[in-house]
Amino acid sequence: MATPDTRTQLLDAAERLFAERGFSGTSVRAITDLAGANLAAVGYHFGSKAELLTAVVRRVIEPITTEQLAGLDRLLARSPEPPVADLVEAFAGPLFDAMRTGDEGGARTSRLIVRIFGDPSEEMRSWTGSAENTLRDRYVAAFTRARPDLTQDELWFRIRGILAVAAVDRVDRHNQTPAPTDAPEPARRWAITFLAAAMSAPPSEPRAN
Amino acid sequence: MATPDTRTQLLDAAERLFAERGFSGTSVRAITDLAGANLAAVGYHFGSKAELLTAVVRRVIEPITTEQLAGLDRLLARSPEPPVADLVEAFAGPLFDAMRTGDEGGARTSRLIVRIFGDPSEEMRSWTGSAENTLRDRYVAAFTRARPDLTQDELWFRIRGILAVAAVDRVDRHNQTPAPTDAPEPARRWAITFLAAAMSAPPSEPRAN
DNA sequence: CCCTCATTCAAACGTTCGTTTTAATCAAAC
DNA sequence: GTTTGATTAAAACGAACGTTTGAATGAGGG
Repeated sequence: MATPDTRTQLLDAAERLFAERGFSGTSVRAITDLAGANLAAVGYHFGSKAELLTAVVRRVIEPITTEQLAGLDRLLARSPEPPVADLVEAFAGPLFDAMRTGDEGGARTSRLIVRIFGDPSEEMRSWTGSAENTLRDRYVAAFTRARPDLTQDELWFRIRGILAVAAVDRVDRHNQTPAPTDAPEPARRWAITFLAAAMSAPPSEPRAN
Repeated sequence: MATPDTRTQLLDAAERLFAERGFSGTSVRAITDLAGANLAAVGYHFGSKAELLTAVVRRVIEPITTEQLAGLDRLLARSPEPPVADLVEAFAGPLFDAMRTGDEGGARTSRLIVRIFGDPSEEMRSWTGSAENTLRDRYVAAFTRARPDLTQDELWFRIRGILAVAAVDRVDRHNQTPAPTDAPEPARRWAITFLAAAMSAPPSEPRAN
């Protein structure tokens, strides 16, 4: 195998360490050590530690967003009003697919996503591009058409619930379940079932004027 | 109002900053500044920054755990096999009640809980006591009786889903919904509806031998 | 009044942090 | 063979970090 360039190895090492220890819990020296690179390499290739974080997050998020949009396009090409279960699968599925690619069965990617979406700090929010906004708007519109009986606020709550369940997925793994090897990815199916039922629940709002 | 003692003010300041910036993102100096205390006060009252974190987490988690156990006791006193919706409410309700007490409508407590449950680092896991284990075991047992058709793994996944939805609750607030003042706490009702439906979903496992 | 003891204070400890600088390296272009 | 331009290497920068120290403080009991 050809040795990957320093830039890529820095991204890999940073992605791993940011997921495990967080942004401020990871030193540039720990990253360059794990990457087998010189300390100054981060400054040279990315400018600063914060810009390295942006590059890492972008590399993780972008393929997920792309797949979420493609899935929605596929659904809308078939029907103007896709059922909620299909919308759930198109939205949550790519999150699980992305998590499966990681080394420890995606636990690391999952943890990184939790940090990305849960951290209010400016550094963690600098990556958001227009693609994420249009993604969000389009799914909200699709879900609104599928569930016109729900208040906008309650619909919002449920969509955030999808993201919560998808992201937390494997984070709590450190207590049980010894064998994730034989089963390919049951969590994805469990999540779709769980979330489709949740999204199909009748409104809990007393009225929705 | 009487000035609270230094120890309490340190706990308050640390709780707030840990929630906003994380453990390693918060300096002892930032805590003591916000608390209006001297730098050495942390070492004097708690021994170290890590032990201060443990005290903060315990103060947040303990009343929640207590209320969750009390709610389960109330249910079991009425019926040996409570329905899933009641179990969901007894488990998730106290999480929302705890979140409502905070200054910004519980967003801070919510964020802290996300960090507590999502962080794999040793420091963040040092607090877990026996109460949390018995809590978990008892709810798993109750849910197992309520849903004997589910695999133990899928049931586990769903219970973690409850925690995910309850914790993430208000984390994503930074984009929309200007008015959380007039509505007291609709999120709690939304979450119960959402999660009760999710927990009542038929099994997605092909078989459950 | 003085002693006691818990608490607070200013100051300094050595370490680690992110970043910058300057020189060394090296393949490709001429 | 030399020059060029991009990359890597070693070293140092000041700042901020968690922690420790030893003296000041001040209320309560003798």
